[in-house]
Amino acid sequence: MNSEEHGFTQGEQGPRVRSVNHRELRANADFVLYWMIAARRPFFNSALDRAIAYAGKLNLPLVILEPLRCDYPWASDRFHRFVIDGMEENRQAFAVAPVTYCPYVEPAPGTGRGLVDALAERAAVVITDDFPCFFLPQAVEQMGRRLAVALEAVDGNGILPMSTADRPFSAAVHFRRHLQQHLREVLRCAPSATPFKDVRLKTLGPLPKSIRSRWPSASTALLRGEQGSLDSLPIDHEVSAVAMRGGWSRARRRLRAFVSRHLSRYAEGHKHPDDRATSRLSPYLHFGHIGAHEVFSAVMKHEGWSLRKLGLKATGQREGWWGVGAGAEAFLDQLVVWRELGFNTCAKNADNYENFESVPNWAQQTLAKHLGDLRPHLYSHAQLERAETHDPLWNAAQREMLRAGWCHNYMRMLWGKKILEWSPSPQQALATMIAIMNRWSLDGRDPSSYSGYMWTLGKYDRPWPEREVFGTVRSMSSANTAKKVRVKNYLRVR
DNA sequence: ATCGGCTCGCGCAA
DNA sequence: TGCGCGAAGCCGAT
Repeated sequence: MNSEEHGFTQGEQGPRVRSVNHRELRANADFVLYWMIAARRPFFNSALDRAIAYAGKLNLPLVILEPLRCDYPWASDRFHRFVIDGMEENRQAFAVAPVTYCPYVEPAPGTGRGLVDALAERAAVVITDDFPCFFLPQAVEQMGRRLAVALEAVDGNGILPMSTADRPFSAAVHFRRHLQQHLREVLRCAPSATPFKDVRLKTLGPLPKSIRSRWPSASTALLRGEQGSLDSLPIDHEVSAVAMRGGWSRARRRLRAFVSRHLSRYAEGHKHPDDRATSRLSPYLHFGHIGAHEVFSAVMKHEGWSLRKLGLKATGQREGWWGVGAGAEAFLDQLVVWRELGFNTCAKNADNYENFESVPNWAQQTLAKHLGDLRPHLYSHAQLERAETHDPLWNAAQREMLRAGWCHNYMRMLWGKKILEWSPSPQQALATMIAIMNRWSLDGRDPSSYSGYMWTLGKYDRPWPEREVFGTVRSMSSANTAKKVRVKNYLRVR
């Protein structure tokens, strides 16, 4: 899976790199530091490439710190287990690379404080990941102000670097056209599939004892996922670990299975929850256990694609532009267009991407007009969270989220539309969606999840005939959904 | 089973 | 300035 095979050339990272604090590199430093906070993977990682390039140029060792706080919103056994699974697989990958890898799991709130600062004091430069959502933008800005050394954030999120667009997009078709105009050039700033190939770096060995004793690496028990190893952490134990396990090699296995078994029939199959034909890669993409370029590369290899197959006219057309089979066309629209539209939205609306005010005016107005409509079903946050409604199909989607930590894409739309219908106000519906999906779904707290919440409230969409409660916002019904898509087995899952 | 109409605003062609 | 068209819908007519 070599990215060059598909027309990528490497090393042109400019559009992905952002100086956070405009400070200088430190002379007489001991190493280069990669503060890995979003792209938690050892391959196809633009920030890692940047850090390796610095270490080579400065003739210094590379230290990779992968931390996990215990006090971020919705921290739970579920997310900890998944992230720590990833740490163990990263440990194995980095054990055979010329780097010092430090997985750190914070044992109590605040105990991790000062670790990045202490390492940065010895670093020539600090590289980190540029993720436009959740608490990460603020954490990176704060760190930039605090550090005396240069901090660079690298955007390894998608095929299209966020800096390529200077504005938000109100509809997928506009973003799709923009992507079609820029795809050829952005494929030149792709990350390496084999970042350590032909790279010789100085090595450091273990960190100084002063640092190791105050911030010891994650224990073997934690990394191996031993029973009870999360019990002492002050996180939400009610949200338990799930069958889906984290890490780059599990992500890669899932990718291979999806491409070989489901990709060719994805265009039709992805609609039907019973078919289980979707990739289920979103948790891995969210935590950075797999990169968009690796997924793209595997899909295109399967399709025998090359740059020559791309359409010539960037019209925003949904099908046929990539020049691959219908299944791959439909999947790429998800992976690249819809996923990266979400990153664009968060990046260009940093202040309000999680607020009701970011849905278009026509939708805000029509929902306001229907605030007084009779709502035959009103459920509390707790009833919804426990899947206790009168609607078996909706309950099934919510149960899937509780049990599997994930939910079928098509069902998420119905899930959100019904929460809008069953809530006293759209603002409260949004708050409920955020609270439930961010808490239970492994891929919550991601630009794509926020795009989904906002879509149910009318964002990226157009008006439809006026109805109770929804106004002219598009509605969905469980009865129609059950008629259109196969849900027989889905309903049986308890 | 299939089809048209519903409704707003954006971006492009003219 | 006008025109075409849009994440996955719903409803009623044929």
